[in-house]
Amino acid sequence: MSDTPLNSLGFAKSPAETRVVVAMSGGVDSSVAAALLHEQGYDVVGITLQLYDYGDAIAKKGACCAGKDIYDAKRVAEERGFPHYVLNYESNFRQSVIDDFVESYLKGETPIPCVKCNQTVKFHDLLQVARDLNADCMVTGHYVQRLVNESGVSELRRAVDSTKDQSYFLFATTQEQLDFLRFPLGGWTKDVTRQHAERLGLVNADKPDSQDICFVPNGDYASVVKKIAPEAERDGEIVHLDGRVLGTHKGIIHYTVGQRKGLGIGGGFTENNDPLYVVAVDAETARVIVGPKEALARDVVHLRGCNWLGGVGMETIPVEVKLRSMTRAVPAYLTPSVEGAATLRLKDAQYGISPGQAAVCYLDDRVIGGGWIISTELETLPNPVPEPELAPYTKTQAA
RNA sequence: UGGGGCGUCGCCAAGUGGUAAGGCAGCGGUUUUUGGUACCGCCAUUCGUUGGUUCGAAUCCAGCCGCCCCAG
Repeated sequence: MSDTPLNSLGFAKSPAETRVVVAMSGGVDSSVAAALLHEQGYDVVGITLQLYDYGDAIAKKGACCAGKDIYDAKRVAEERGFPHYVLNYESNFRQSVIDDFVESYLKGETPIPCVKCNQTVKFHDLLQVARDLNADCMVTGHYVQRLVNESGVSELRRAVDSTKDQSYFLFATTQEQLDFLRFPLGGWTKDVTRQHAERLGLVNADKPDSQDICFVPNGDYASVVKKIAPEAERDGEIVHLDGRVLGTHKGIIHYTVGQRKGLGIGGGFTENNDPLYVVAVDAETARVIVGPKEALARDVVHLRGCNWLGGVGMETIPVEVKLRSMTRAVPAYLTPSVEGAATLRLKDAQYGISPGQAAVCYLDDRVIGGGWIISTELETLPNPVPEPELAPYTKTQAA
């Protein structure tokens, strides 16, 4: 071990000798990360990626990387006095994120472009740029923690602020990428970040948090899909699980498993006029299958494209799993398989698990990886027949 | 065109003399770096229509219109 104490980013040298590439989206979070490290004396280089044509999205508020955001990032760097570059990654983004997004919807799935973007453009392409610039590490404004354990292995952990935790979106991060990454905001709550932004006088200190898909204007993702794949207009039947055709829809890309709104089906189709939910989307026949909420219950989830961090082997282990970004993790048994596949058996059935989404596994606060949901099943009966009333001691000891 | 039944918000539906429940759908909002979920709010001065009875009618009566069922 070196005599030189580690600096705040974990390097045994002074901040001034530590080059840090900060991925700046133009939002408050990454801006604070960059400005703060620069304030601490690090050799900060800010980089913002131009990811798509801003023609359509230019007026969009609160977006992740719109034209205004590039400008904001540049302003922050100029005012704080560190270098900043804008790189055109439109074609990478188009290939790695948008095309995949469209393809996924055409297959009847529900994609998560943010994960793909982290997985490919940000933590692959941009990270390589950082290495080429001889950076010691790359920093992002994600609310997630990276800790180095006793064995010297970097672990990905949930953010301290559970309401801002973004670890779900980073499950595909590889160990190698994680070794090179730093997330200075992971230990903070959002208001701490805002306070720093105020103190540092950042132009975007009051900017609203980003939401929605960055390359989709006005939340209308369907028109983006249709623009690229006109065949997505194909309409089809809305069919109840019991076989009745209840209506027609204007394209399967508008629906995701678990969805209730947007079916436009009125009352009179069910016993108590209970709402109907999308139970399945069949891309082949362009059918949307609907049923009551109970029909959404699933307790087995099949994954592929898994990425494991932290020594997940082939044996079944108990984990907690997030099947959606904003829901709490639920207990499950994880059984990894060959070729990046895995199966999750949930302790309690969950509702509205959609193919195309991610299942992210945790051991306490540590992200041990996850995979893409390809299918689900219900093994346990949703309403098990209650056991007959027996006297407490009638059960004999099994031999 | 003999008998019977029905017609209340886009849909389902309560209300049978006292001044229009509820659900579904829809819309708006909250939440949210995916989609969705959930939660909150809004959503019939009017009950097929015309006239009558009544202090008062969606509720009673009559005509008309429409739909359904049985018979033919």
